[in-house]
Amino acid sequence: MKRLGNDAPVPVIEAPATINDVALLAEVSRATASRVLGDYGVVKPETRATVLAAAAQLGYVANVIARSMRAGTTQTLGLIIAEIGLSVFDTAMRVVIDSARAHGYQVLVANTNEDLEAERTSIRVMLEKQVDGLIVVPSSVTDLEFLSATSLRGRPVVLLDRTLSPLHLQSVTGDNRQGAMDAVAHLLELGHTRIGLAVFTANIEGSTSDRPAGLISSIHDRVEGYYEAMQQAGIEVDPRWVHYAGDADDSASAAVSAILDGDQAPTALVASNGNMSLAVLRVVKHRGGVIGKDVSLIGFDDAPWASIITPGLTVVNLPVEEMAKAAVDNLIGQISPDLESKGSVVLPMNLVFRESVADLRPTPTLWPHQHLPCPTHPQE
Amino acid sequence: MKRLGNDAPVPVIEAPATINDVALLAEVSRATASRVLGDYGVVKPETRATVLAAAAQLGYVANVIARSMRAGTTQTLGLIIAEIGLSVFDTAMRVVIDSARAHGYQVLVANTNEDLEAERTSIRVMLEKQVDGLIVVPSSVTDLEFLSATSLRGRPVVLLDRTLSPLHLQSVTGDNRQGAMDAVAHLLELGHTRIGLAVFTANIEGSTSDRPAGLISSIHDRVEGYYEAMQQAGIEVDPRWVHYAGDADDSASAAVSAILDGDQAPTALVASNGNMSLAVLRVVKHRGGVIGKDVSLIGFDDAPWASIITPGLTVVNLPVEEMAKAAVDNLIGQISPDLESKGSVVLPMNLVFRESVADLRPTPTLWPHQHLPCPTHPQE
DNA sequence: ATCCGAGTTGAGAACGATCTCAGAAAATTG
DNA sequence: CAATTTTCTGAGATCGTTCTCAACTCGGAT
Repeated sequence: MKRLGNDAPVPVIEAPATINDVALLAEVSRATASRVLGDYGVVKPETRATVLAAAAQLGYVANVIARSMRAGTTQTLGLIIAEIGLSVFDTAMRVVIDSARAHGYQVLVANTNEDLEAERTSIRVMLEKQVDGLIVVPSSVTDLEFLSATSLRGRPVVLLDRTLSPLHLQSVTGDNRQGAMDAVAHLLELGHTRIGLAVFTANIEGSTSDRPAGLISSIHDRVEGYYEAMQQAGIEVDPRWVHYAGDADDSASAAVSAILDGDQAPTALVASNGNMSLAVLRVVKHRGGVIGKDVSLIGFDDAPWASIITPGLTVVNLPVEEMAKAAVDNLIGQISPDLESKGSVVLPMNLVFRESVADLRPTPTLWPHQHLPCPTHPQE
Repeated sequence: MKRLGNDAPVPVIEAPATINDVALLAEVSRATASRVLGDYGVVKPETRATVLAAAAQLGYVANVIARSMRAGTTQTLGLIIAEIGLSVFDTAMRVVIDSARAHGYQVLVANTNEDLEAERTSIRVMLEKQVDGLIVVPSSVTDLEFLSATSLRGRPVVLLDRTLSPLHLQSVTGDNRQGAMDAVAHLLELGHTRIGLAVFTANIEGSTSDRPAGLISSIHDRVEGYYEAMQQAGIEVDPRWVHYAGDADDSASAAVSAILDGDQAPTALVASNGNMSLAVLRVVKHRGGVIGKDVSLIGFDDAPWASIITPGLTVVNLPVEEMAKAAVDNLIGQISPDLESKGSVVLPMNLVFRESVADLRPTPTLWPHQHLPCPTHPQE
């Protein structure tokens, strides 16, 4: 059966103009048009004007895909986020996108929902799409081969917020261990000795006091910091003070309840991250207790809501914006080696003092004036 | 000066394998290798095996850029967000990314920070990068020519959360007008008559009671809904009850203060969006008042913090996830016309009742038991 | 032996830009 | 006016795929 060539209705939308169309209209060669449009080489001013006019008339938009193929660079970065919706990662995303843009790069974003398989395929797709570099918030501790294969393909990678220990990839993280130690130290100074730790970690089902394998590095370091600070203070940690919870919604609550239920229950809690802070707030509210009085709480990550709730939540603040910016700088540094990359970075964290920690010290002069700045860590 | 060809150290990282390398190693033609790798046409099983082995040995990763150039499609969508960090848009982003992925598309994200120029260049860059379609949260009401030019280039666009009136582009929005009317109706039913409106809008400097030009459509519709509901109730709006504030941090607070200061100050406020809700909470807290008692408040957008603060914030809930999903479906529908697109969508909003609204009705039987479900709008 | 169709494969032209190299035109010099 | 330099421009290869054709190799049927 023969296809008739000219009875089909002519599509109204003509194909977008290529540089060839521009050249044709301007009556010059493709090369000259390219010189004008790409702004390199030398062209006679009048020719340039003709070409520009033609381009404008046709509404020419460069096909960067074609340019990328020739140039071997796409001016695109890949950003692989473990969980969009967590305030930390949302701001990280914003900063990455904005500062990539400042460097002339666009950002391809993928969300893995802490799922290893999704992470794998996302990385693969991004490599196929020829991103110039990759910023990854790795969802797991076990994705080693894949990311190393990646790195071997010559495409630079920067790990954000979490590292993968046996791999020597570039990474930008916060000093989680120190942050946790500071939190515990602050609680100790205010007279708390029974200090609990509620840990939120993806991929386990219920609530347990057994430390699960494969904690992501940030959480892992916080747990380590907690134990180290307690040990330095000479306090033996009652196993019932530490609980781990996973994805399921009530498992976090169960963990908090489990910590709070014992006869020698902690007077203060450290929550491993924003999700867990919320769980503590919910449980304590539900039990009729008052944060900052009956139970003290220090969380991680200064989410927007931390300052507006009553009482304000004392938190270990992650320098998210600095981290994201450092990650982009590091990556761009690896891509264009004129500015040499500064290598992996560990940024300090700082406590933000609010009203969620009670002062249990025997001198009652300051207590219960909890709205005064913390005497041991005066705010600037 | 002549460049010596072979005294430079051989780079350790060999160029990534192309399909040509695979073909060479497998001793077949490029075409056959492509047939195997692209999984089309017919190839003898043994040949297929040889090619696959060669590809595996070389660690071949397809160059999708090259494929895109030939195919004319990039399997990439552009997402242009007015303000990353606003909880609405963060969730929208997550849903867009996830459901695009489910359709086999990646997402290129740009952030405009409500800046028109940034929006323009982002759109241009994305078109240059040959995205197959664009989802835009337009930052302004005046970007008409550009987006229409876009649409004329044959690339489909869907507006998200906000429309641009004179343009007949596809859009997915919430029914902001109805949402505002519901909020006012709820306040009226609980006995409030002096109801204020605090509006947050980008790009104006101070606080004013004059309605600024060029409100984005969502805010515009909320304002309209407020006035309409008040008029239907036969209440004349005191101009002092309505204030507009812009970017500057204290301008929002100033607006709230201005509304609350008069002798006939409102007993209840409607806040135009999440940012303004926060401002109201701050100001009222600072004045020593109590939300839900001294001042009632209904906000827009059920942000994560709305439910954890005390009292819980009654809000008009935007169906963000549905909106984002609808936007992607619409866009994909426009791209591949086998499933015809359903056209623009306006999704209903619903009130979420919490404790931030006082019951002022003369029958004191239910009041002040504010934790009971609202009698006029019982929750399911 | 010749022919045929089915099963496989390869040569080569796209896609849209960039860039090298050499040749044409213009300007400068002897 | 010829020779030479300086501008300026165009032909064509190239990037890594996909895909259309044509061609080639079989076995089996005539």
